[in-house]
Amino acid sequence: MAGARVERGPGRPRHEHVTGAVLSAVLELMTEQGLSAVTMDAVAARAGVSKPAIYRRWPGKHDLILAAAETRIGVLSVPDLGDFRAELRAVLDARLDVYRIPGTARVMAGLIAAVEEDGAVRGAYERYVSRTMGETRKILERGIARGDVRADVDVRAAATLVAAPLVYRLMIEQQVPDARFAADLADMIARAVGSRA
Amino acid sequence: MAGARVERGPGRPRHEHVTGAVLSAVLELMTEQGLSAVTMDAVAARAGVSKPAIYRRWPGKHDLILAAAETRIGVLSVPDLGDFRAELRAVLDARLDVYRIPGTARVMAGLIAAVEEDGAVRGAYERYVSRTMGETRKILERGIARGDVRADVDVRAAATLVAAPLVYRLMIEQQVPDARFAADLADMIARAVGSRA
DNA sequence: CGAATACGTTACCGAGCGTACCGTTATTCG
DNA sequence: CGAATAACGGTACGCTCGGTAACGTATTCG
Repeated sequence: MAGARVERGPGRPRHEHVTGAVLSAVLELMTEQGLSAVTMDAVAARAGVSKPAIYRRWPGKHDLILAAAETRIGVLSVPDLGDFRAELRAVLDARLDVYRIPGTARVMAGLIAAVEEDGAVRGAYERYVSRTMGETRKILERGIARGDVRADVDVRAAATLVAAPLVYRLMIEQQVPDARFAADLADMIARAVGSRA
Repeated sequence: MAGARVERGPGRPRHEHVTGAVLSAVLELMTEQGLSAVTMDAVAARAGVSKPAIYRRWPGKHDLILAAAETRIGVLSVPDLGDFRAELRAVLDARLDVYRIPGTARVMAGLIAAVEEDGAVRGAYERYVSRTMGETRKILERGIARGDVRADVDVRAAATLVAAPLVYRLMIEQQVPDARFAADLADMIARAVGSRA
């Protein structure tokens, strides 16, 4: 059964351009005109593609939105900087850059709504969240091993404490977080989980 | 212009029961069957009410969802307990009680989606958020005046740090927060903004 | 009583999701 | 080279849902 999908059988192969054009169209429509403008017909028209071509790639609208959101949040990787505080700033700044891209709030809102409405995309969504928080967990564990993070902190709780404020500011408070806020967070979180000053 | 709405003119008065029944129906449908089950026809049927009766009270579905969500988050009020740490726990525990009510994640997801889709409900939503975070700001300011919260913390940033993790755990991580998590948060946040131990 | 307004019922329109079918095109297998 | 397979664009359709219109009925104020 292995990676049998790679070797293709008979028949016309999929045009790779279609996939990219559709995902771009989704993000563009969301950013420019909001969630309600993201209709399947509008996406097809914007991408210069037929509607059936979309449905051959994704089973439904929710899956499409999830796929589009995934292109926004790449895998973040922070190298060992020898200092928890510095790595914390790196994580927060990297996230800040993503959240400051116009339309990100709408993309995430669409994602949440899609997941809440459609249990079928839950699995993929959970992997997405794990990947998002993975690097934060890593720097916390590295800090504990190094000794500049308190050994008694719950890593999962702390990871949520790190990830939550920027997202909350963006989605719930409906404001784009700025560098000052990220810096304040770094100060407070460092005191919250740091072992010493 | 005053409160002219109170004194009613001619005509049949609105049946008060309808408003409550509709809001309850919205919350029930969301909790039991998810966001997609909340159709105007389903709400009307569940409430034992006609669809036009709903539209006489709210201009559209988004406003209705906002109104339903508002019934969930009441005005939280924490008395002066003489200690920031104790007041922080009180706030977190109160929010925890609300978030543990089944269906709250769906209610909030619907709320976010509604706001993101419909700019008209933004104003009401912002008042809703302010009310939600107001008490947290108060206890922070009280703590600063009292001296057990650092004078150099940005109150708004700190309020976000307090409010965000529970919501993030519920909506983004898709898990109901528990008492242990709230306790861990209280520990970490107290270290983050407290002036001394 | 008459004006005004809420009520339920029914019907309807437009938009949107998802599918079916078509003829065409590209690729693999024999 | 020919047959089978499958993607492509285009079109049309069925269905559900949000929102409105048009009734007749009930209730309250003046």
